Amino acid sequence: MENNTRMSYLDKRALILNELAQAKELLVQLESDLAVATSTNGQLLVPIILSSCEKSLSMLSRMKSEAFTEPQTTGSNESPCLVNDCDSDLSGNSYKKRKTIPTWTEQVSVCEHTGLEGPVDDGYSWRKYGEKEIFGATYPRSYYRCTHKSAQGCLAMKQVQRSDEDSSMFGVTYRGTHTCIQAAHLLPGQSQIKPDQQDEKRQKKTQETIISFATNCHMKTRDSGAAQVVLGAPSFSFPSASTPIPCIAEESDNNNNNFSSMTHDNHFVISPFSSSFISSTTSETNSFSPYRMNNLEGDGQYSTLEYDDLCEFTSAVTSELDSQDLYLDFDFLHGASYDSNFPFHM
DNA sequence: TACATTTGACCAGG
DNA sequence: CCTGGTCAAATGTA
Repeated sequence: MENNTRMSYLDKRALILNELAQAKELLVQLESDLAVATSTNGQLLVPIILSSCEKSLSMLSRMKSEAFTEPQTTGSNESPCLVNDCDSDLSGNSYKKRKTIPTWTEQVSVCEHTGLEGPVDDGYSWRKYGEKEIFGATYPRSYYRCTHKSAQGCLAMKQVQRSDEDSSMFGVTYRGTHTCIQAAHLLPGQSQIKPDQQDEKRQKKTQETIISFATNCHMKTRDSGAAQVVLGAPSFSFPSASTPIPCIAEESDNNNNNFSSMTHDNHFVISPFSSSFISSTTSETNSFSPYRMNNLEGDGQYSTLEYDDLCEFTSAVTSELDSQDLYLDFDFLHGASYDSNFPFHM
C-alpha cells in the first residue's frame, strides 16, 4: 500500500513536471506571438502565467523523492518517528519498529481562551489511544490516532500536551499523513454525525476558520518544516498535515516556494498545483474579501505566514469549500510592490 | 450495540 | 533502568 502511494506520488510528480514544462513552452511561444501582435491584455498576463509555471516547475523539481524514501526528522520533534512503513505491520506491533520508521511531522500550538477542554477540532476525527505522564512536564501527553486507522489504514497520529508555562496553550504534534477520506470530504456514513448535521458543522467550521484566521493569528515556521501556529481565536486550527494537496514540508526559506500569484487588486490567489491535485468540481473561485487580513498586526504583534503554513491553511479551506483557488484579500499590501518571490511575510 | 476513552502493562531505545 | 510510545482490556457514553 505504501509502495503504491509512493509510486503514485512520484508518477504524479513526473506527469505534472511534464505538463508544466509543456505549458511553459507553449506560453513562451504565445509570448513571442503576442509580441508581434498589438498590445492586449493577454500580453500582460503571459509573463505572470509564465512566472507561475516556472515557480511550479522549480518547486516540483525540489520535491525530492527522498520525502518518500528516507527517514526525516524535523528537529523540533523530540519524539521518535513512529509511522510509515508500518504497512507491513499494521496489525499492531508497529511500536516495535519505532526508530526505523520515517515520518512527516508538524507541530502546532493552539491557544484556547474559550474554556474548551482542549485544542479545537482540526477537522479530522481522532481516537485517543493513550495518555502518559511526561517527565518534567506538569500535564500528561495524550496520544491520538486517526479514527479510520482500522477501516482505511490511515496512519495519521497526533500528540496533545498542555503547555507548562501557559495552561491555556496546547502543543499539538501531528505525525503522519491522513490517507483516509474524512474531514474535508466526509462521506455520508463515515461519521457518526448525520449528513445534514455534517453540512451544518462543516459550513460553520469553514466560516469560523476564515474569520479566526483573518482576525487573530500569527504563525511562524520552526526548523525543518515544522510549523508553529499561535492562535488567539478559538475556532481555527490546521488539519493534520495531510490533505490530498501536497503541501510538502519543503524548507520555507526557498522563496520560490509558492504556488500563488498576486492579482492587480492585491488579491492573493493560492492555487496549490491547480487541478492536478485537487479534484475540483467547480471552476468558480471563492472570495474571502469580507474577512480582511489587514488587522493582523493591529495589536502590534508581528505576523509571519510562511509558505508551508499558508499552504496548510489553504488546503484546509479549499478542501472545505471544494474550491480550486482561494482568494485572500491583502489590502494592507496596497502600496507595497509585489515581489515575484513573495514569501508570505506579512 | 458500537464506538470512544481510560488506564495499567508492555516494549524499545537511550 | 528510565522514559516515552503503544497496546488492549475495562469502562463509559450515546
